Amino acid sequence: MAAHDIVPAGAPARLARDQVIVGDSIAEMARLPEKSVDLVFADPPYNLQLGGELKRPDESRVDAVDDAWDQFESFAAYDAFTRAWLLAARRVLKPNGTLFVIGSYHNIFRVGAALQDLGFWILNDIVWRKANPMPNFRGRRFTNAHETLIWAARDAGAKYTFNYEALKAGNDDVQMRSDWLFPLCTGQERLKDAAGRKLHPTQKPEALIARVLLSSTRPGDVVLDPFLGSGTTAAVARRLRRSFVGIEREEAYAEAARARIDAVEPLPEDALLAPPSAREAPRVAFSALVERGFVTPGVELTDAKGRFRAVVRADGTIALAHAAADRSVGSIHRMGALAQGAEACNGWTFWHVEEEGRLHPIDVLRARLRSEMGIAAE
Amino acid sequence: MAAHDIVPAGAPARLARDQVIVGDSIAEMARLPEKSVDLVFADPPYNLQLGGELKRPDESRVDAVDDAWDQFESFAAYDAFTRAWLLAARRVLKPNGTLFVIGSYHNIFRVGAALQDLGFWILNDIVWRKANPMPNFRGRRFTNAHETLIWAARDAGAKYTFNYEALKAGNDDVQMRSDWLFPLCTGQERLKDAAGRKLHPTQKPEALIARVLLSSTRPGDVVLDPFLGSGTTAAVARRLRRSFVGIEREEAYAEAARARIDAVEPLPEDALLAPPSAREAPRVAFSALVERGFVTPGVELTDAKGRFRAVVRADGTIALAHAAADRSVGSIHRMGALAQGAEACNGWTFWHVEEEGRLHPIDVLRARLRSEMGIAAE
DNA sequence: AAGATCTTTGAATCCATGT
DNA sequence: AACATGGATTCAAAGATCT
Repeated sequence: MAAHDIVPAGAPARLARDQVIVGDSIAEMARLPEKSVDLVFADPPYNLQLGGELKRPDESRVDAVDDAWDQFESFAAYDAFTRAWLLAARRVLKPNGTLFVIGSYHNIFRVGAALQDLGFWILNDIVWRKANPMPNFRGRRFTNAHETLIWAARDAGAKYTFNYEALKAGNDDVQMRSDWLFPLCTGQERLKDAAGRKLHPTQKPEALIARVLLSSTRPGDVVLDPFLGSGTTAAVARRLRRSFVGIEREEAYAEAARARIDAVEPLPEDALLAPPSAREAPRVAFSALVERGFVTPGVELTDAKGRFRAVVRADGTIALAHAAADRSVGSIHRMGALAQGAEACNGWTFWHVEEEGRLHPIDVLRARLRSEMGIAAE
Repeated sequence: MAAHDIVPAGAPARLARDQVIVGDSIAEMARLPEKSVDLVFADPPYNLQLGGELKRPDESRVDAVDDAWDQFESFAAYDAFTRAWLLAARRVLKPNGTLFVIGSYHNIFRVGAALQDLGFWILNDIVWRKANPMPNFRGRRFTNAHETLIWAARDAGAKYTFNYEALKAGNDDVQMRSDWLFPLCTGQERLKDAAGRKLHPTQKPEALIARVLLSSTRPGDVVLDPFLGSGTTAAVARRLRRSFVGIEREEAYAEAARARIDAVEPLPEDALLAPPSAREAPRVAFSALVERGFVTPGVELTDAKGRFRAVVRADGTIALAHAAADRSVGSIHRMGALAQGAEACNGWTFWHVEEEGRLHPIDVLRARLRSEMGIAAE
């Protein structure tokens, strides 16, 4: 089977995966089933407002983005366009889905404000630092050396996907920051037309899109790109074994994207296994430790310095020592907080048990149970 | 004289330099004379004050702000505040003045959109990359490792100040980019209160403000900070021999800022000399070189590779060799362009003269004349 | 064949002054 | 105010060409 099907603009609504749709983004998104997409990646027109032509100091002419699709009458017209496609994207997003938008100072502030107005919840703004940006030839401004991505959840409070551990593990074991460094899309990666000219004026580097997908989706998730262009998002999605839906207005771009996508070989599945994720490990209740005999009711727990003590009860609650009130019985977390006078406490690391004369956090017991269940690392 | 005067909120309007004004930013800006300020640096609050309750746009208040209508209300109030202070700042700015605003994803998109709506002309967005950002403790997002500054002119087409050569010279001779790396304000630089706690929650590093002032102002220029806080902008302005006007609502901050400013010793003036800028050098006509004997009429000029030749005439024009048409006589620039078939040409660097068997650009002769006039670098 | 040098190019809101 | 003209101005990476 080919990597994609082609759906005419008039097709009935259903979420066919791995398709390139030729048509208007807003109209075509309206045909997709609601709440069907895990991630939207959007690279909308930037609304560059360029004056005359620009020449390099050697008198060569800069090939500017002067395409009609990037021209808008006014900020108001651009805002209306932005709100329309954002609303359409929001409808298609699953409740826990997220959205990335990329832009420059020409448009990103308007996009960001519209996102907030429409109820999206911004999670991060991210800076793509360009390793090899075009210089400022006239020496009149700072080199425009970055673009901005906004990452937003469909709603505040959504339980979105973020592969924290995988990113950290791939980043020398430090958290991935909001500033990313990548070179421009040049050389072999840059698609060319029959005459050898760049096929699309704003093709994005695959490495940038790969980080987006690896950070916020899982294998099998559906990624929608409403401004597919040369097909980078779809090609990367296929390589990373994500499904995609791409919408592109211009037939020539869509055609090139289809060929590009078909040439992609998905990575072996074991290359995409997520590293151990503490967050995704199955929950183990303290009561399960009691039930399974890892902790015996009546055993005394203490904090690391032995200042506070509590007794384990059969139901998995614990009772603070030297406290008479009713509320001195509760979860390991509540009682840890109460003992310290703190608002919150991680009981798993606060409370310790003595074994063979040494103190261990009860988290060690939990790890043993998980190990016995064979679910230590998913 | 002290570095500042204190002007009560009810004082009459006049631009007294080097003052810290206690009062409301918008009201106090309205008292300043219009078109009197070269640069506005603003670090506005990003919290939304509504109904007496202080809301912070971080996810810790998810339950409180999951209603889109509430969000809109909050954003609308923030937008109104933003427009009001931006309009007041715009009135005070000189026509060729510029404005910097710093913010995070919570507010910067709204500020940027408002700037554009009000007619400001964005010159750059700039990323302050934090060398030592606070990690994301819960591992649910990318480390928020940057803040964004927007640099905007009062109007499109304005002739703003940009010390391009100085920035480039201080950056290993490559032009300054839009991504800046600075550590947070910590250690000795961070102001503390009597109890040893940080005086102000968002004190900015002086190095960041210094780059702002060094890039977009000249010594003696007036810098206005409508949200002065702990006084960083004013202190840096004084050190760099710029004048300042600071407005701060809270007396405690203003008091601390005044003490801080008074302790600043301005840098020696020669530490602030701008490097030579070809743009600002006095004009010298080619005819002056002929008149002053630096070039003799009849001498032959060639390009660097000896492909084209021309003869110097007594009136400061040159005549292309092997060209008969009338238009083969003209300025060094026109003839350089004509020789190459180019639209434009800098004749000073294109044409060369032979001296003692070596070719020199005629720009060298111009430098000699300037040197003799004592105006090599103004 | 290997290294040195030249050429090309990239989402760009890119000049100043006198007539 | 429109127009003509002087003359100031670029960094990194990839590919092509030359030594």
